[in-house]
Amino acid sequence: MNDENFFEKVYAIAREIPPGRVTTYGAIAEALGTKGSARMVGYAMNGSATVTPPVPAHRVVNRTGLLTGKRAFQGESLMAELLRNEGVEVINDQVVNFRHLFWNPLK
DNA sequence: TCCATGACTTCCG
DNA sequence: ACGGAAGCCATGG
Repeated sequence: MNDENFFEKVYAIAREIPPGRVTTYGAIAEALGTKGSARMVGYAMNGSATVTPPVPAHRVVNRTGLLTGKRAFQGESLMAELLRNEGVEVINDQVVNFRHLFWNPLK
């Protein structure tokens, strides 16, 4: 059981994301060793809201820096607001300078 | 065991 | 450059 559950791994990395930084599902999936399971990363994040300790899922976006998971949050713009609160500028659900704010879990 | 779904990613037109 | 379709992996029914 729980031998490094896939979800647990995703949560662990997501919690390691420093504030003011963002990462992509593919990067996390690659860090897990399953680069092809980028979709699973998002799938796991879907349950992150019910997991403890809470996971900063708002720091996780797709490879384009688009807030694809914003709909999973309570507010439609809550995810963008959370990122802005950390100093990340978000426009039209798109992270500005995403490439510069990108944080690599492998690093 | 097989089919269907999904906070993604990449390729083709 | 933009839009649509296919591919991959893990979970649930």
